Amino acid sequence: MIDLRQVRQDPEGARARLSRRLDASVGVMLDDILALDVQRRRILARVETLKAERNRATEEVARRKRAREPADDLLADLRASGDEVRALEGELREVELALDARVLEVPNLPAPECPDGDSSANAVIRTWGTPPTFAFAPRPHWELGEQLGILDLPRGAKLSGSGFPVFVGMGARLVRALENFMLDLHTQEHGYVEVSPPLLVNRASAQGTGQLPKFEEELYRVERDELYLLPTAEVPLTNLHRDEILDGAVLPIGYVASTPCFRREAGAHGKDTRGLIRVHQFDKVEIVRFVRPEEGAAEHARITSHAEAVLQRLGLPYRVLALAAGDIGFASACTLDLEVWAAGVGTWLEVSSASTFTDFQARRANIRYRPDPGAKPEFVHTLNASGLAFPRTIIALLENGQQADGSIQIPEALAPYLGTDRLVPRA
RNA sequence: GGCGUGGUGGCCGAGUGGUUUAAGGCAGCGGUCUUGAAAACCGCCGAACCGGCAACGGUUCCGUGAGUUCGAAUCUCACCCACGCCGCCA
Repeated sequence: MIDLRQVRQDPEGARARLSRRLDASVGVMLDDILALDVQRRRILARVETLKAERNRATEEVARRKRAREPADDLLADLRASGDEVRALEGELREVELALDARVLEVPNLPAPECPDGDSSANAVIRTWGTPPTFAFAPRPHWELGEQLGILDLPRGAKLSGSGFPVFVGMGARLVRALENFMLDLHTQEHGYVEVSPPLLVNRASAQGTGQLPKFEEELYRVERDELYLLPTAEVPLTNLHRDEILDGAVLPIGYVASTPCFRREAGAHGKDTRGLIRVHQFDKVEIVRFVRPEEGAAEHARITSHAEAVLQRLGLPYRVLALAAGDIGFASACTLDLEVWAAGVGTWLEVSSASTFTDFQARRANIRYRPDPGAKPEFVHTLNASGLAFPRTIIALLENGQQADGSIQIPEALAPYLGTDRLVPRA
């Protein structure tokens, strides 16, 4: 969440920075917050003064009791002031609840390096590799997948509904191969610690990373037990250190997890949802970093390079987009998207989003560190990136690797994991 | 699911209504001593919020939330979590 003190100190500065998100509602939020904050401090000052008086009188009562002197006159006064304190505390609680709820709705401040504008201002800052050319018309993955007998969308729909793909045979093995390949890369070469986290998380966790309260609609919810299915492993990985004070010497910390992700994708049906492009359940390898604030910018470049390494090893052409301030996610201060080229659908598909959240998630989840032994705790900076999301990686592998005979050439780096360098159509 | 026991600072742990501004220890920081280090000894040493330029002052916090009381770590209720036993179960 945003820093309330910073907002109070420089409301117009915060307003200007948030206005870059091009979201008209944040102005109203700030007005409400400033008003509630004034109200809160006014009540708080009165409560605390009353309590200070009461504490002094109470000590006097204790002294007299010990000395076996009468204290009835003081007790009568205290009874009255107790009622007043209780009433004021009730008022205070209401104001604080309203204030907290409002603060949780405010998105992060875009970073200076984040370009201005809406999504049309997203800028390609580099590209890697060359989209392959074909002597024939390249086909989309849903056709290839069916012909190869590795992807069964109709049966997925029968089991669960549209957007729940079934991978079969070498398709299922491809999922397993990608998981092992990516986990090995991040743990062995990038220094991440592998984690196998819970797939259901409580409300506090979903709030800590910023999924709640604003995006309740996007989450699958297990109402009976007040738990939510993960939309991304970012949630458990970041919340591992919720309400902790880390020793500064252990930073930076990096975690990697491969998990299923569940997204309701409310209202997203129709365009761009064909085949595996947008689904309700998919597997993803996620990397998360906890870093010192002064390392934030360098760490953003680092985590992005870790995600890029996956695409480079797979030989998949991609481009890096700097998202504009009007297009970055709720908790993000700056985001770089990696888009892989998919020859069959003839478009660039987002396979990773590398974000720095500055201290926004750390505030929400109360994740701090001690810069030096004995020093005051400060909020860490958190970052994450997909490394990578499987369905669109599979799309690119199938569509870019397709041959005239309908077989698929598998990249050298992945072949040992898959047990073959070629997928062939069913007879 | 049932019954029982417990939850205290970065960590361990004492504390059952009023000198608790939470004992003591460990870790950490500073110092004495030492060529240096260790040991020993001495001192400091939790977090959040409010006011203040600051020095400083004030309030709150003993799993969470309500309640009793002039006053709650301490008493009552509910909930959460951990552990143990029983039941059920992959």
